[in-house]
Amino acid sequence: MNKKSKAPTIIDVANLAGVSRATASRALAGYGRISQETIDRVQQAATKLGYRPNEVARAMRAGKTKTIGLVVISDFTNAFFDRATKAIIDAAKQSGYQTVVSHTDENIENERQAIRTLIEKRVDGLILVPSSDVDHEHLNSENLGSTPVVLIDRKLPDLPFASITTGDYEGAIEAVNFAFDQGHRDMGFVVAVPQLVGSTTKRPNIPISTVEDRTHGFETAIKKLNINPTMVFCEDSQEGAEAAVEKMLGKSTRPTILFTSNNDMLLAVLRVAGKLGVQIGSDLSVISFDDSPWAAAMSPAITVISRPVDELGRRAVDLLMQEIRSAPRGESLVLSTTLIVRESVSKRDSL
Amino acid sequence: MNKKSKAPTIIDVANLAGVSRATASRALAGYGRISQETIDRVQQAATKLGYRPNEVARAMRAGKTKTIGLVVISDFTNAFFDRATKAIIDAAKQSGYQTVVSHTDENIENERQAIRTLIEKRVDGLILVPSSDVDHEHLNSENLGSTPVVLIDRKLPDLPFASITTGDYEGAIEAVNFAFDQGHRDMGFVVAVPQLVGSTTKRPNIPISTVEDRTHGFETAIKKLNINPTMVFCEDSQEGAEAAVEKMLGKSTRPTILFTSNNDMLLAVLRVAGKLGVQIGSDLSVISFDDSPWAAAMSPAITVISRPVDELGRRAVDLLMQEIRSAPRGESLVLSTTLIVRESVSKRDSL
DNA sequence: AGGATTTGCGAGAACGTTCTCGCATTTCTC
DNA sequence: GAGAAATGCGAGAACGTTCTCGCAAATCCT
Repeated sequence: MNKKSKAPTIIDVANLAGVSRATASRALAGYGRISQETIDRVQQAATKLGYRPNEVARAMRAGKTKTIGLVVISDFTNAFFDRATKAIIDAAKQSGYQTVVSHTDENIENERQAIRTLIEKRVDGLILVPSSDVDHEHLNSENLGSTPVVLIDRKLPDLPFASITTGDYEGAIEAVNFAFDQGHRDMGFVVAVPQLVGSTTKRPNIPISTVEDRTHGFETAIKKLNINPTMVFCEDSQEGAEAAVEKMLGKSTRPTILFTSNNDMLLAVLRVAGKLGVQIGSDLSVISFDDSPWAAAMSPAITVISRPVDELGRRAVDLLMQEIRSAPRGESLVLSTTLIVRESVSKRDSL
Repeated sequence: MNKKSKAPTIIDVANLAGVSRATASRALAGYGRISQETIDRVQQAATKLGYRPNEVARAMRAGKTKTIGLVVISDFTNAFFDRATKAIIDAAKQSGYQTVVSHTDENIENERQAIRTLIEKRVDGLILVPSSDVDHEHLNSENLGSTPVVLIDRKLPDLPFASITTGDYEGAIEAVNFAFDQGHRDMGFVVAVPQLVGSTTKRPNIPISTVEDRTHGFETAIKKLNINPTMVFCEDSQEGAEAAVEKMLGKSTRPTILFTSNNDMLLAVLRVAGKLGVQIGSDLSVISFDDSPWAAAMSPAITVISRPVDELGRRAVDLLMQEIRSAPRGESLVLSTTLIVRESVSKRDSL
């Protein structure tokens, strides 16, 4: 039949059906004034030719691509963004939108580049995990045009974008109080700080609101309980984390419980503990931010501060759809975390 | 300045620079005969207006969208497809392509729908994890037109598409032989079979080549060693897997080592073992398909049959680019697995 | 039955590019 | 310095849709 012939256009369909372009278009899209008879004829012609509407042409004509862009960091171990990505893609599809995904690897130049490309592709909206709280001159109307933007996971208070975040400040406080109630008085916090090299015990500036919130919540709760914490801020890598944790656990007076700012840090703690023969649970309690299937399956199962990732994704799409349809409102949403108590926190007699 | 004005087009740039559309286009794209002077003038006008080329129009004119579609199943616990997704998106970006992602949730109707939409969006190529080995009448030229397709992770021998898979058959054999060398004689295999409900010990038809390969490899190695395996085929869900595993481990004569067909099954085994007080390593050895960061961090660390996921993603894009550029060749690639020995397999004295 | 209304459809423009021509004008060649 | 060649640029078409208009034919109303 057809060897290398181009895909059939609506003109081919119209010709076969013996009508004009306009009529064929009406017949297929089902609008305007048209007789049932012609509709049937056109549809038959369309299926006969295997006609597929050209969405590019449609987008061009309509000025809408029915596509959104997702610019996200992607970390190895933490399923958080992967799951958010899935939730967003699926929710967008529900709303009739496709999703183009870009990864920044937490690099601001990649972020700039990704946004630029997506704007040129004329996505109808953008969901963005900003790489940095401070460096965001590229998020201006000059670069974005009038493309609606929804920020997730991290907030940029100076900018008028809609955003969805989680209540990590409160989540950290709840976790610390729980540990206190279980009798723990020596608490440690392992914090991964992007852009940091090596590790330090001195409180640095944290350029990511999520991590800052967690840290600040921890500090606040600790202060209120009037106990002395052990904190370490380390670079966001496997080696950096392990080195920092090893130093911490090697000391004679080590904390009885360790909080970790994300799953990478949790895994670092687990690896080091395994190496040092420290039993999680009995020897050292652990609470981590972000849940994951494996945290629940381990023995002992890890107690976590869980964040509603699926809901976050869905709500992000909802918000973006709102902004696409009507004027931007820059709404800001905070979803609560949940402390999921499992087995990794032992009860201690407080003396 | 501009309140709700549309994004500037090349005509605006041309007007501001005092040249024609064609000249402006030449100046910006840098082709054809044009003087340096006008190039400068046009570029200045472009930056002044904040001009961003409209890729939709460009795609329409060129007949190429510089976009590929990725249709992938997405499982909760298994990072495999998430990592493959990332590898593909990043590799595609390297080649100047953006990626639209769709999830099928292993549902054939979703797959059909996703492909249809992507074809209508006129993606230049498609990377696909087929939901089923048998049900693929929708993968014909009628539906695909001349869009190149690369299959990953699963092969469809009847179809002329390029494909990349991993040598899971050989991987399974290697793992079984390793277990035998460590002294294990009672081996079990927990296989997740899509579309199955409940569980069975009778060998079913497996509609996914990857899982079939793993199973077949296991069977072959076992047969050659002349030992009796314990196999259970169960539905691909948390509950189904746990029920099946619990029945298996509850028996008086339980295997000394368990192979699991994916990470979901591994987690099921871990959960049930934790519940039953069975110590992984000492009481029960374990080997799973697919590596993950947490498998390495556990105590004991899990021995796995690792698959080169990043390479798989990169090669898939390479292959697709080839097919996009020249005529389809339907090349078929198999990447080898690696047995990563960690601590979850104990040595046993074979009597 | 004759005007008013409705119905069905086609002509043409528009979306923003790029590319092919062809026409001036400049530069080269001897 | 005259013809040849090269250079710079603009006019217009094309990509595949959708939508607005307007026209003819069919139907309605009294």
